[in-house]
Amino acid sequence: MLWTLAPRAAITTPGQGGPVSHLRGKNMSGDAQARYQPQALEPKWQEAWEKAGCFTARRDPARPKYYVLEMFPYPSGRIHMGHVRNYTMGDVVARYKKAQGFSVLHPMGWDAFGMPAENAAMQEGGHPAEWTHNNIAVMKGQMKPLGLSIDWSREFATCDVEYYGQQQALFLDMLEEGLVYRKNAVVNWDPVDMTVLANEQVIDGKGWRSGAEVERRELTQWFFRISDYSAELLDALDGLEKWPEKVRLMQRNWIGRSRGLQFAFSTIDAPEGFDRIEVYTTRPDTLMGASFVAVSPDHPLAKHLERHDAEVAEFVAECRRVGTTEEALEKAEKKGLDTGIRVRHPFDNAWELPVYIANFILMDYGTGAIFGCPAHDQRDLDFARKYGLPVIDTFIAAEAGAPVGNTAFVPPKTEPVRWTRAFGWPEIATGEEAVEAAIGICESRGIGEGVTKFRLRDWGLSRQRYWGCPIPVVHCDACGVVPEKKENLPVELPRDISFDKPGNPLDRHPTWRNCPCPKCGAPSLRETDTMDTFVDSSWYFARFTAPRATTPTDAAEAEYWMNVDQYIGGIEHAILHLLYSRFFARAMHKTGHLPAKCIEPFDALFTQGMVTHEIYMTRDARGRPVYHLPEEIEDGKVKVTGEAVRVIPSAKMSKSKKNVVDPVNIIEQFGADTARWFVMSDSPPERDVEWTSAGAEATHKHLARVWALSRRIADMPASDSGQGDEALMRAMHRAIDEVTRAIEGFSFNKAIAGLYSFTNTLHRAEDASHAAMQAAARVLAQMMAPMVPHLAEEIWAMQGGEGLVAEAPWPVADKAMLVSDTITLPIQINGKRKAEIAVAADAPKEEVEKTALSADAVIKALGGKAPKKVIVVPGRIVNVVV
RNA sequence: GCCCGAGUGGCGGAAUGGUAGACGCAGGGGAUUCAAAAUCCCCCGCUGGCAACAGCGUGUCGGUUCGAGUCCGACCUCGGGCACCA
Repeated sequence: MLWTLAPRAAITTPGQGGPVSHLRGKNMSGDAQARYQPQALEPKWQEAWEKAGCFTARRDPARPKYYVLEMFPYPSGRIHMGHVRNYTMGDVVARYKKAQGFSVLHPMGWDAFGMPAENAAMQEGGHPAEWTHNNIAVMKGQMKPLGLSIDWSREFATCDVEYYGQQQALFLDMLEEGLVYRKNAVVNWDPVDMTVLANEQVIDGKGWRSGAEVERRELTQWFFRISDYSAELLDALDGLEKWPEKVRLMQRNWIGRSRGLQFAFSTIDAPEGFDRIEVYTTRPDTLMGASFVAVSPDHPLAKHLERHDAEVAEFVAECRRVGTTEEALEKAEKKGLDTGIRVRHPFDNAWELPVYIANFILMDYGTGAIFGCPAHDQRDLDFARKYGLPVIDTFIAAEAGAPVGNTAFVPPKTEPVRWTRAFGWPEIATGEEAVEAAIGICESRGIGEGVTKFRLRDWGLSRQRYWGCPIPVVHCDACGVVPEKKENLPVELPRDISFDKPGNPLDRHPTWRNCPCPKCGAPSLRETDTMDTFVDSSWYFARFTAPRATTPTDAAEAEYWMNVDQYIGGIEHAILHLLYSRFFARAMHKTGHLPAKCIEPFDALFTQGMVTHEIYMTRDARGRPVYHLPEEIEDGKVKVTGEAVRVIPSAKMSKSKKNVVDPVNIIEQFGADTARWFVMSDSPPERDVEWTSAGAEATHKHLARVWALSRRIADMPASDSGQGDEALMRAMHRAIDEVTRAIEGFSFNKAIAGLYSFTNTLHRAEDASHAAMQAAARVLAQMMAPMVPHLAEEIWAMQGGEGLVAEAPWPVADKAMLVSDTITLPIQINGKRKAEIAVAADAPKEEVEKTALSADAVIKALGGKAPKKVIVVPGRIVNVVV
């Protein structure tokens, strides 16, 4: 009856480590053998792994490779629970794949350029480099105790000159291949600080520091020709089968392929050079419902009129105050200004339409000009009602269609409708059919042509900031824009700068800017723009395969390690980071830096949820909210003042709301394994997980229980009773099957549920022999190892496991142990469960039906009548319809 | 505004179109203890009922189906993204 012995009885057995103090609950000074002490055992095993070199990635032609990567962190200062969750997920995959026999690459680095370092330098003095390096040191120190299976020998930061120098080499190669060019683009300009602002630095149309009204201003900027790859990036999404469908859909919509008609209206009373206005429309079928033409405030016509007409100048200036984000434009009140210019309808010379400048027309999309058909576009309808323009129906609902009132009639393009103003297709046709017909008819009449356009714009990479990778070009009076010579790379950021004035310190650096022209040698000026930090993160995954190479990549290393087999990160990167990386991989292939197989660099993608926490709020004397850290709260009150707090439901952890839990505190209190287990256990990984102190404590208790169970098993006397062995082994194989499948399916919460169940089974195992218990405990250690590697090592060692569990192969379930002879089937009557029957697993349908019909509840429900229908789903259910 | 998700007990969640609530937390009861902590055992969707049991129940409304948390349509709420936050 060993299994019923309380752990206390087992561990107080003479010779087994002596009695535990029962008087002091959390006393850590007791015998090292007697209780679970993560603070002692975690560093011990981390040292053992390090000594054994377990996690150093090695090219091993004899083994398949596996590259697992978590999106690298921005060195903000401290790690948070989101990091813990992200890196634990990657670690589970890495350790599991290693156990499966793969040669694993699991690197870590730092996305180290970016605005916060400059902001810190401005606010607190110091240098962005110093701030960044300090943060990296602190965060690395916080990550190390987590026991992640990372190959730290490959670590780098994107602000290392060894990294960004190679990025400059890539840039030059891309420039040579025609993948980079310059053009004008609008930025947010703060007229007081005389500086360019990021979108997040613009609050309600004003600069975040100066408070000045932000203006849109045009600057000449560098662009990557990502739009050349629109079609390919779109079509290749179909091949990314191991990506979440939602991410592929978001990218598809972002790239936005559309089929439409491009044609020109001829103008009346327009300034010279504007005798035609080119428009693009995806609804040429509604051309007979056109009632106005609208151009963007950034359209050449608007710019021309602006110079000659005060009213236009004022309107355009107003439009430019709206900001640069699409969101701001879409949310702004739709406004237009009649230019007085008229155009002729292409089908009817006598039909004239007014030309407006409208704030909702984007210059970046299509031609920057549209025609409006109010009957079939809500925004056009609102516009038409506002400015008294005609509303002309071109089609109505096929059945009982009525003319448009205040709601535009916009059915799906696949729905058949009744055409009242068709020009060459049947009266009943779908939008799709009508669009294709309209394009064909217009082409044959010489009015424009059918074109495919994309929403995706070229990627502007210029940033007017210091803390980024310098763009390696030189501006020469004689030669123009000249690329720096490769042998002059890296173009290193100067250290002697200051942030005492707003703007980019590189612009006013006394010596750095001056350099000889790489072509003619004449005194010239360096480009002072640096690169968007998305550039840094668009190829770091490739650099990890050869982080010290003197070229951007190493062919042999890239050939072996690429692609990333599993990429893990936040859903917030679903579009930009992932799309830019996909483009960069293609560009790196074109410039000879990656093999062809790498153009889709991430084989599988997993997007994990956030870690959330309740927010605790009180109000100050003036009624302003005051937030409190979780550790300041006890029983719904602020510990110090006793004031009751308002508990706001779970939200993403953020410093300003103070709903943060510092992983360092959790590790100190409970150990890394508790933090790791908890973030993996409670929620499915793609969903948000709420951190609760109760959950963390419960996790710690559970791990201590497992430890004590292992201790008890290790101390069991050998016995020859083995009556319970078969049942235990069956449970063990079921657990192996369940846990393995859960990990394969990224359902770590279910893997942990399986581990709980198996632990309970092991705990209650009756009549099992010592040998079987030990075998089961060893398998438990193996299965726990990806989540709680330190505790797993300890159990493995206790149970006489050979070597390190980190090096042990993954257990394999014996299929024969998974099947049972009889199964229980639920019986439904009219779809509601009413009874259960036990049948042989391989019983034929007829026999199952017979057994089901003889069940008491069924006989009662039938009341002597024959069932209307009996549905037997073998192995699942029986439904009797009465 | 546009694009993409998510909504299941007091809580986190589980469920190839087939027994809704696995596993865990919190809570309740009991054992052990001088007592507490810790540990162990049992109960635990809601309503009615002493009980057997019955009815209801997966954001809302409607539909498909022998059978819907799951599929379809409309809506509500919350979250992510919207090109210079990373």
